Amino acid sequence: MPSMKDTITTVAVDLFHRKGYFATSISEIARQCGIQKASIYYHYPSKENILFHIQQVTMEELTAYLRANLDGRTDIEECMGVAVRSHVRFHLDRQKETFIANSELRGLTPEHYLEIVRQRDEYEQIFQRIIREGIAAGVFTAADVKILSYAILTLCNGGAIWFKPRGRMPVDAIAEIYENFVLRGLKVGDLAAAAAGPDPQAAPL
Amino acid sequence: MPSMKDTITTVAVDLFHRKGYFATSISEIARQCGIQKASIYYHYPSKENILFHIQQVTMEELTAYLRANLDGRTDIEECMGVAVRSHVRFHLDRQKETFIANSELRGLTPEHYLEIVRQRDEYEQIFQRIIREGIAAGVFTAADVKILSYAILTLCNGGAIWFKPRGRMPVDAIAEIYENFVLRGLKVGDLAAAAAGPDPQAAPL
DNA sequence: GTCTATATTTTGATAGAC
DNA sequence: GTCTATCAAAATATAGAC
Repeated sequence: MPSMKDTITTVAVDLFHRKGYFATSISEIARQCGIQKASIYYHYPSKENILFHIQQVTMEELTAYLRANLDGRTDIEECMGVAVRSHVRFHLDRQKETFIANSELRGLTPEHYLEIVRQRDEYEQIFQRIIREGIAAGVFTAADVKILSYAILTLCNGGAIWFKPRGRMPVDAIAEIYENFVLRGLKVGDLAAAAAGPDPQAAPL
Repeated sequence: MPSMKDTITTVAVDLFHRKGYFATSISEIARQCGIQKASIYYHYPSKENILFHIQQVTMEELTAYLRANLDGRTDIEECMGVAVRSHVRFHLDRQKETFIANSELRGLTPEHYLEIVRQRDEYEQIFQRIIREGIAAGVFTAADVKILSYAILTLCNGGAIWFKPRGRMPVDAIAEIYENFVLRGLKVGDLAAAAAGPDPQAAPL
Protein backbone atom coordinates (compact mmCIF):
# COMPACT_ATOMS: atom_id res chain seq x y z
CA MET A 1 0.00 0.00 0.00
CA PRO A 2 1.50 3.28 -1.12
CA SER A 3 2.18 6.12 1.31
CA MET A 4 0.56 9.50 0.63
CA LYS A 5 3.95 10.85 -0.42
CA ASP A 6 4.17 8.11 -3.06
CA THR A 7 0.65 8.88 -4.23
CA ILE A 8 1.50 12.57 -4.58
CA THR A 9 4.62 11.71 -6.56
CA THR A 10 2.74 9.36 -8.87
CA VAL A 11 -0.04 11.86 -9.48
CA ALA A 12 2.52 14.61 -10.11
CA VAL A 13 4.39 12.45 -12.63
CA ASP A 14 1.16 11.85 -14.47
CA LEU A 15 0.13 15.52 -14.53
CA PHE A 16 3.59 16.93 -15.31
CA HIS A 17 3.75 14.51 -18.21
CA ARG A 18 0.29 15.22 -19.54
CA LYS A 19 0.03 18.97 -18.99
CA GLY A 20 3.56 20.10 -18.23
CA TYR A 21 5.04 21.35 -14.95
CA PHE A 22 3.96 24.99 -15.16
CA ALA A 23 0.49 24.11 -16.38
CA THR A 24 -0.05 21.85 -13.39
CA SER A 25 -1.21 23.40 -10.12
CA ILE A 26 -0.78 22.18 -6.58
CA SER A 27 -4.56 22.23 -6.20
CA GLU A 28 -4.92 19.83 -9.11
CA ILE A 29 -2.38 17.41 -7.68
CA ALA A 30 -4.16 17.56 -4.32
CA ARG A 31 -7.57 17.00 -5.89
CA GLN A 32 -6.38 13.86 -7.67
CA CYS A 33 -4.86 12.61 -4.42
CA GLY A 34 -8.12 13.20 -2.59
CA ILE A 35 -6.64 15.67 -0.10
CA GLN A 36 -6.56 19.46 0.37
CA LYS A 37 -3.75 21.43 -1.25
CA ALA A 38 -2.33 22.54 2.10
CA SER A 39 -1.69 18.88 2.94
CA ILE A 40 0.76 18.62 0.05
CA TYR A 41 3.15 20.87 1.98
CA TYR A 42 3.43 18.37 4.79
CA HIS A 43 5.12 15.95 2.35
CA TYR A 44 6.98 18.35 0.07
CA PRO A 45 8.29 21.84 0.87
CA SER A 46 7.35 23.25 -2.54
CA LYS A 47 6.06 22.42 -5.99
CA GLU A 48 9.57 22.73 -7.41
CA ASN A 49 10.77 20.13 -4.93
CA ILE A 50 8.31 17.57 -6.29
CA LEU A 51 9.74 18.14 -9.76
CA PHE A 52 13.32 17.92 -8.49
CA HIS A 53 12.61 14.70 -6.61
CA ILE A 54 11.11 13.07 -9.71
CA GLN A 55 14.06 14.08 -11.86
CA GLN A 56 16.70 13.05 -9.36
CA VAL A 57 15.28 9.59 -8.73
CA THR A 58 14.77 9.03 -12.45
CA MET A 59 18.35 9.95 -13.33
CA GLU A 60 19.73 7.79 -10.52
CA GLU A 61 17.75 4.75 -11.61
CA LEU A 62 18.51 5.31 -15.29
CA THR A 63 22.25 5.38 -14.57
CA ALA A 64 22.11 2.41 -12.21
CA TYR A 65 20.23 0.39 -14.81
CA LEU A 66 22.82 1.15 -17.48
CA ARG A 67 25.72 0.27 -15.17
CA ALA A 68 24.09 -3.00 -14.18
CA ASN A 69 23.54 -3.95 -17.82
CA LEU A 70 27.10 -3.12 -18.83
CA ASP A 71 28.64 -4.91 -15.85
CA GLY A 72 31.32 -7.39 -16.84
CA ARG A 73 31.15 -6.76 -20.58
CA THR A 74 34.23 -5.77 -22.53
CA ASP A 75 33.46 -6.16 -26.25
CA ILE A 76 32.96 -2.63 -27.57
CA GLU A 77 30.24 -3.40 -30.04
CA GLU A 78 28.37 -5.49 -27.52
CA CYS A 79 28.67 -2.66 -24.98
CA MET A 80 27.09 -0.17 -27.37
CA GLY A 81 24.32 -2.60 -28.23
CA VAL A 82 23.63 -3.22 -24.56
CA ALA A 83 23.77 0.49 -23.76
CA VAL A 84 21.28 1.36 -26.50
CA ARG A 85 18.91 -1.42 -25.46
CA SER A 86 19.22 -0.40 -21.82
CA HIS A 87 18.49 3.23 -22.64
CA VAL A 88 15.53 2.43 -24.89
CA ARG A 89 13.99 -0.07 -22.49
CA PHE A 90 14.20 2.30 -19.54
CA HIS A 91 12.70 5.12 -21.57
CA LEU A 92 9.81 2.95 -22.73
CA ASP A 93 9.19 1.43 -19.29
CA ARG A 94 9.37 4.79 -17.57
CA GLN A 95 7.96 7.00 -20.30
CA LYS A 96 6.44 9.69 -18.13
CA GLU A 97 9.40 10.15 -15.78
CA THR A 98 11.99 10.25 -18.57
CA PHE A 99 9.88 12.67 -20.56
CA ILE A 100 9.78 14.98 -17.54
CA ALA A 101 13.51 14.58 -16.95
CA ASN A 102 14.14 15.54 -20.56
CA SER A 103 11.79 18.47 -20.96
CA GLU A 104 11.10 20.12 -17.62
CA LEU A 105 14.58 21.29 -16.66
CA ARG A 106 13.45 24.92 -16.77
CA GLY A 107 11.20 24.47 -13.78
CA LEU A 108 14.13 23.77 -11.46
CA THR A 109 15.91 26.26 -9.19
CA PRO A 110 19.45 27.09 -10.38
CA GLU A 111 20.99 24.80 -7.73
CA HIS A 112 18.78 21.84 -8.57
CA TYR A 113 19.25 22.49 -12.27
CA LEU A 114 23.02 22.16 -11.88
CA GLU A 115 22.62 18.95 -9.92
CA ILE A 116 20.46 17.31 -12.60
CA VAL A 117 22.77 18.47 -15.40
CA ARG A 118 25.67 16.93 -13.47
CA GLN A 119 23.85 13.60 -13.26
CA ARG A 120 23.04 13.78 -16.96
CA ASP A 121 26.66 14.49 -17.88
CA GLU A 122 27.72 11.49 -15.85
CA TYR A 123 25.30 9.31 -17.80
CA GLU A 124 26.35 10.69 -21.19
CA GLN A 125 29.99 10.10 -20.40
CA ILE A 126 29.37 6.38 -20.22
CA PHE A 127 28.20 6.46 -23.83
CA GLN A 128 31.04 8.74 -24.86
CA ARG A 129 33.60 6.38 -23.35
CA ILE A 130 32.22 3.46 -25.39
CA ILE A 131 32.25 5.52 -28.59
CA ARG A 132 35.78 6.76 -27.93
CA GLU A 133 37.07 3.25 -27.30
CA GLY A 134 35.26 1.98 -30.38
CA ILE A 135 36.88 4.61 -32.58
CA ALA A 136 40.29 3.90 -31.05
CA ALA A 137 39.81 0.20 -31.74
CA GLY A 138 38.85 0.92 -35.35
CA VAL A 139 35.38 -0.57 -34.91
CA PHE A 140 33.52 2.74 -35.18
CA THR A 141 34.19 5.42 -37.78
CA ALA A 142 35.89 8.53 -36.49
CA ALA A 143 33.66 11.53 -35.76
CA ASP A 144 32.99 14.01 -33.01
CA VAL A 145 32.30 11.91 -29.91
CA LYS A 146 30.01 14.40 -28.18
CA ILE A 147 27.89 14.97 -31.26
CA LEU A 148 27.61 11.23 -31.81
CA SER A 149 26.56 10.63 -28.21
CA TYR A 150 23.94 13.39 -28.35
CA ALA A 151 22.70 11.99 -31.65
CA ILE A 152 22.36 8.48 -30.26
CA LEU A 153 20.66 9.55 -27.05
CA THR A 154 18.27 11.93 -28.76
CA LEU A 155 17.41 9.28 -31.30
CA CYS A 156 16.58 6.76 -28.60
CA ASN A 157 14.68 9.29 -26.49
CA GLY A 158 12.39 9.63 -29.45
CA GLY A 159 10.85 6.28 -28.70
CA ALA A 160 9.45 7.59 -25.43
CA ILE A 161 7.53 10.29 -27.28
CA TRP A 162 5.46 8.18 -29.62
CA PHE A 163 5.50 4.78 -27.92
CA LYS A 164 2.08 3.49 -26.84
CA PRO A 165 2.34 0.75 -24.21
CA ARG A 166 -0.70 -1.00 -25.67
CA GLY A 167 0.41 -0.53 -29.25
CA ARG A 168 1.37 -3.18 -31.78
CA MET A 169 5.11 -3.17 -31.00
CA PRO A 170 6.69 -4.85 -27.98
CA VAL A 171 9.45 -2.99 -26.18
CA ASP A 172 12.18 -5.42 -27.21
CA ALA A 173 11.33 -5.13 -30.89
CA ILE A 174 11.70 -1.37 -30.71
CA ALA A 175 14.94 -1.62 -28.75
CA GLU A 176 16.30 -3.91 -31.45
CA ILE A 177 15.41 -1.50 -34.25
CA TYR A 178 17.23 1.31 -32.49
CA GLU A 179 20.21 -0.90 -31.66
CA ASN A 180 20.64 -1.92 -35.30
CA PHE A 181 20.15 1.63 -36.54
CA VAL A 182 22.78 2.97 -34.16
CA LEU A 183 25.32 0.22 -34.82
CA ARG A 184 24.93 0.65 -38.58
CA GLY A 185 25.38 4.37 -38.16
CA LEU A 186 28.50 3.97 -36.06
CA LYS A 187 30.36 1.07 -37.58
CA VAL A 188 33.16 1.21 -40.06
CA GLY A 189 32.05 0.15 -43.50
CA ASP A 190 32.12 1.28 -47.11
CA LEU A 191 29.08 3.39 -47.87
CA ALA A 192 29.54 3.25 -51.63
CA ALA A 193 29.52 -0.54 -51.72
CA ALA A 194 25.99 -0.74 -50.41
CA ALA A 195 24.79 1.73 -53.02
CA ALA A 196 25.60 -0.71 -55.82
CA GLY A 197 22.28 -2.49 -55.44
CA PRO A 198 20.05 -4.62 -53.28
CA ASP A 199 21.86 -7.10 -51.07
CA PRO A 200 20.29 -10.56 -51.18
CA GLN A 201 21.73 -11.34 -47.75
CA ALA A 202 20.50 -8.13 -46.17
CA ALA A 203 19.62 -8.54 -42.53
CA PRO A 204 16.29 -6.97 -41.62
CA LEU A 205 16.80 -3.57 -40.03
CA MET B 1 11.46 48.32 -39.93
CA PRO B 2 9.37 45.73 -38.10
CA SER B 3 5.75 46.32 -37.17
CA MET B 4 4.75 46.03 -33.53
CA LYS B 5 3.04 42.72 -34.32
CA ASP B 6 6.35 41.40 -35.63
CA THR B 7 8.15 42.65 -32.55
CA ILE B 8 5.64 40.92 -30.29
CA THR B 9 6.06 37.70 -32.24
CA THR B 10 9.85 37.85 -32.08
CA VAL B 11 9.87 38.59 -28.36
CA ALA B 12 7.37 35.79 -27.75
CA VAL B 13 9.52 33.33 -29.70
CA ASP B 14 12.49 34.26 -27.58
CA LEU B 15 10.64 33.96 -24.27
CA PHE B 16 8.68 30.79 -25.13
CA HIS B 17 11.99 29.22 -26.11
CA ARG B 18 13.90 30.35 -23.04
CA LYS B 19 11.27 29.95 -20.33
CA GLY B 20 8.50 27.93 -21.91
CA TYR B 21 4.99 28.98 -22.93
CA PHE B 22 3.27 28.61 -19.55
CA ALA B 23 6.14 30.21 -17.68
CA THR B 24 5.95 33.29 -19.91
CA SER B 25 3.40 35.99 -19.07
CA ILE B 26 1.76 38.56 -21.30
CA SER B 27 3.18 41.28 -19.04
CA GLU B 28 6.69 40.04 -19.69
CA ILE B 29 6.21 40.01 -23.45
CA ALA B 30 4.78 43.53 -23.26
CA ARG B 31 7.65 44.80 -21.10
CA GLN B 32 10.23 43.53 -23.58
CA CYS B 33 8.31 45.17 -26.41
CA GLY B 34 8.22 48.47 -24.52
CA ILE B 35 4.42 48.64 -24.40
CA GLN B 36 1.70 47.93 -21.84
CA LYS B 37 0.22 44.46 -21.62
CA ALA B 38 -3.22 45.64 -22.72
CA SER B 39 -1.72 46.75 -26.02
CA ILE B 40 -0.81 43.16 -26.86
CA TYR B 41 -4.51 42.42 -27.29
CA TYR B 42 -4.82 44.88 -30.12
CA HIS B 43 -2.47 42.66 -32.17
CA TYR B 44 -3.40 39.22 -30.89
CA PRO B 45 -6.72 38.04 -29.42
CA SER B 46 -5.04 35.87 -26.78
CA LYS B 47 -1.77 34.47 -25.54
CA GLU B 48 -2.63 31.08 -27.03
CA ASN B 49 -3.05 32.73 -30.40
CA ILE B 50 0.52 34.01 -30.34
CA LEU B 51 1.71 30.45 -29.75
CA PHE B 52 -0.52 29.08 -32.50
CA HIS B 53 0.66 31.71 -34.97
CA ILE B 54 4.32 30.87 -34.27
CA GLN B 55 3.72 27.17 -34.70
CA GLN B 56 1.65 27.50 -37.85
CA VAL B 57 4.10 29.75 -39.67
CA THR B 58 7.02 27.56 -38.63
CA MET B 59 5.39 24.38 -39.91
CA GLU B 60 4.42 26.04 -43.18
CA GLU B 61 7.91 27.31 -43.82
CA LEU B 62 9.55 24.04 -42.77
CA THR B 63 7.40 22.11 -45.25
CA ALA B 64 7.88 24.66 -48.03
CA TYR B 65 11.66 24.54 -47.53
CA LEU B 66 11.69 20.74 -47.78
CA ARG B 67 9.53 20.72 -50.91
CA ALA B 68 11.72 23.34 -52.57
CA ASN B 69 14.85 21.32 -51.81
CA LEU B 70 13.38 18.08 -53.11
CA ASP B 71 11.99 19.66 -56.26
CA GLY B 72 13.04 17.84 -59.43
CA ARG B 73 15.06 15.10 -57.73
CA THR B 74 14.28 11.46 -58.32
CA ASP B 75 17.19 9.39 -56.98
CA ILE B 76 15.97 7.88 -53.71
CA GLU B 77 19.21 8.05 -51.82
CA GLU B 78 19.81 11.62 -52.95
CA CYS B 79 16.28 12.52 -51.87
CA MET B 80 16.85 11.20 -48.37
CA GLY B 81 20.17 13.01 -48.14
CA VAL B 82 18.59 16.26 -49.29
CA ALA B 83 15.64 15.78 -46.93
CA VAL B 84 17.88 15.22 -43.92
CA ARG B 85 20.07 18.21 -44.76
CA SER B 86 17.00 20.37 -45.34
CA HIS B 87 15.50 19.31 -42.02
CA VAL B 88 18.73 19.82 -40.07
CA ARG B 89 19.52 23.19 -41.64
CA PHE B 90 16.06 24.56 -40.98
CA HIS B 91 16.17 23.35 -37.38
CA LEU B 92 19.56 24.96 -36.82
CA ASP B 93 18.66 28.22 -38.57
CA ARG B 94 15.35 28.48 -36.78
CA GLN B 95 16.26 26.88 -33.48
CA LYS B 96 13.83 28.75 -31.28
CA GLU B 97 10.77 28.38 -33.48
CA THR B 98 11.30 24.67 -34.15
CA PHE B 99 11.92 24.01 -30.48
CA ILE B 100 8.60 25.66 -29.68
CA ALA B 101 6.84 23.76 -32.45
CA ASN B 102 8.18 20.50 -31.04
CA SER B 103 7.62 21.02 -27.35
CA GLU B 104 4.76 23.43 -26.75
CA LEU B 105 1.88 21.57 -28.34
CA ARG B 106 0.11 21.31 -25.00
CA GLY B 107 -0.47 25.03 -24.84
CA LEU B 108 -2.79 24.95 -27.88
CA THR B 109 -6.59 24.78 -27.86
CA PRO B 110 -7.93 21.42 -29.08
CA GLU B 111 -8.81 22.89 -32.49
CA HIS B 112 -5.40 24.49 -33.01
CA TYR B 113 -3.70 21.36 -31.71
CA LEU B 114 -5.40 19.28 -34.40
CA GLU B 115 -4.40 21.76 -37.08
CA ILE B 116 -0.70 21.65 -36.10
CA VAL B 117 -0.73 17.86 -35.86
CA ARG B 118 -2.23 17.76 -39.34
CA GLN B 119 0.60 19.92 -40.70
CA ARG B 120 3.15 17.75 -38.93
CA ASP B 121 1.66 14.57 -40.39
CA GLU B 122 1.87 16.09 -43.84
CA TYR B 123 5.56 16.82 -43.31
CA GLU B 124 6.32 13.36 -41.94
CA GLN B 125 4.59 11.72 -44.86
CA ILE B 126 7.16 13.19 -47.23
CA PHE B 127 9.89 11.36 -45.33
CA GLN B 128 7.81 8.19 -45.14
CA ARG B 129 7.27 8.20 -48.89
CA ILE B 130 11.02 8.38 -49.52
CA ILE B 131 11.69 5.55 -47.06
CA ARG B 132 8.93 3.40 -48.57
CA GLU B 133 10.23 3.90 -52.09
CA GLY B 134 13.78 3.20 -50.92
CA ILE B 135 12.74 -0.09 -49.37
CA ALA B 136 10.74 -1.05 -52.47
CA ALA B 137 13.78 -0.29 -54.63
CA GLY B 138 15.99 -2.42 -52.40
CA VAL B 139 18.19 0.52 -51.47
CA PHE B 140 17.05 0.70 -47.84
CA THR B 141 16.64 -2.27 -45.52
CA ALA B 142 13.09 -3.24 -44.74
CA ALA B 143 11.70 -2.03 -41.41
CA ASP B 144 8.66 -0.25 -40.06
CA VAL B 145 8.37 2.95 -42.09
CA LYS B 146 6.70 5.04 -39.41
CA ILE B 147 9.19 4.08 -36.73
CA LEU B 148 12.07 4.81 -39.10
CA SER B 149 10.68 8.22 -39.98
CA TYR B 150 10.13 9.12 -36.32
CA ALA B 151 13.65 7.91 -35.53
CA ILE B 152 15.19 10.02 -38.28
CA LEU B 153 13.23 13.15 -37.45
CA THR B 154 13.82 12.88 -33.71
CA LEU B 155 17.50 12.28 -34.33
CA CYS B 156 17.81 15.39 -36.46
CA ASN B 157 15.69 17.48 -34.09
CA GLY B 158 18.33 16.76 -31.52
CA GLY B 159 20.69 19.14 -33.22
CA ALA B 160 18.46 22.06 -32.42
CA ILE B 161 18.71 21.31 -28.72
CA TRP B 162 22.45 21.50 -28.23
CA PHE B 163 23.56 23.56 -31.24
CA LYS B 164 25.20 26.89 -30.36
CA PRO B 165 25.22 29.29 -33.34
CA ARG B 166 28.61 30.65 -32.27
CA GLY B 167 30.04 27.23 -31.50
CA ARG B 168 32.89 25.45 -33.22
CA MET B 169 30.76 23.60 -35.78
CA PRO B 170 29.27 25.18 -38.88
CA VAL B 171 25.72 24.22 -39.83
CA ASP B 172 26.71 22.33 -42.96
CA ALA B 173 29.23 20.16 -41.10
CA ILE B 174 26.52 19.12 -38.67
CA ALA B 175 24.04 18.48 -41.45
CA GLU B 176 26.58 16.21 -43.11
CA ILE B 177 27.19 14.19 -39.96
CA TYR B 178 23.47 13.57 -39.62
CA GLU B 179 23.05 12.77 -43.30
CA ASN B 180 25.80 10.14 -43.17
CA PHE B 181 24.49 8.68 -39.94
CA VAL B 182 20.98 8.34 -41.33
CA LEU B 183 22.06 6.91 -44.69
CA ARG B 184 24.29 4.38 -42.99
CA GLY B 185 21.44 3.43 -40.70
CA LEU B 186 19.01 3.02 -43.57
CA LYS B 187 21.01 1.45 -46.34
CA VAL B 188 21.24 -2.20 -47.24
CA GLY B 189 24.57 -3.70 -46.26
CA ASP B 190 26.03 -6.63 -44.39
CA LEU B 191 26.51 -5.73 -40.74
CA ALA B 192 28.74 -8.74 -39.99
CA ALA B 193 31.26 -7.85 -42.69
CA ALA B 194 32.10 -4.55 -41.07
CA ALA B 195 32.65 -6.26 -37.73
CA ALA B 196 35.61 -8.21 -39.15
CA GLY B 197 38.00 -5.35 -38.49
CA PRO B 198 38.98 -1.78 -39.24
CA ASP B 199 38.43 -0.70 -42.81
CA PRO B 200 41.43 1.15 -44.24
CA GLN B 201 39.18 2.89 -46.79
CA ALA B 202 36.63 4.01 -44.21
CA ALA B 203 35.05 7.30 -45.10
CA PRO B 204 34.94 9.73 -42.18
CA LEU B 205 31.53 9.71 -40.57
C1' DG C 1 -2.51 51.93 -31.53
C1' DT C 2 -1.41 52.66 -27.06
C1' DC C 3 -2.73 54.08 -22.65
C1' DT C 4 -4.75 53.64 -17.50
C1' DA C 5 -7.62 51.19 -14.68
C1' DT C 6 -9.77 47.27 -13.29
C1' DA C 7 -12.47 42.81 -13.19
C1' DT C 8 -12.02 38.08 -12.21
C1' DT C 9 -9.52 33.88 -11.21
C1' DT C 10 -6.02 31.39 -9.77
C1' DT C 11 -1.67 30.65 -8.06
C1' DG C 12 2.00 28.89 -4.43
C1' DA C 13 2.41 28.99 0.16
C1' DT C 14 1.48 29.71 5.43
C1' DA C 15 -1.00 29.67 10.16
C1' DG C 16 -3.05 27.27 13.32
C1' DA C 17 -6.93 24.02 14.84
C1' DC C 18 -7.74 19.18 15.42
C1' DG D 1 -1.21 14.09 8.83
C1' DT D 2 -5.01 16.41 7.29
C1' DC D 3 -8.09 20.08 7.81
C1' DT D 4 -10.15 25.23 7.18
C1' DA D 5 -9.10 29.77 6.33
C1' DT D 6 -6.45 33.07 4.38
C1' DC D 7 -2.58 35.86 2.41
C1' DA D 8 -0.18 38.29 -1.15
C1' DA D 9 1.01 38.18 -5.75
C1' DA D 10 0.33 37.32 -10.34
C1' DA D 11 -2.24 35.74 -14.14
C1' DT D 12 -5.37 36.59 -18.58
C1' DA D 13 -8.36 39.53 -20.33
C1' DT D 14 -11.64 43.67 -20.93
C1' DA D 15 -13.49 48.68 -20.86
C1' DG D 16 -13.02 52.92 -22.27
C1' DA D 17 -10.16 57.34 -22.64
C1' DC D 18 -7.01 59.57 -25.80
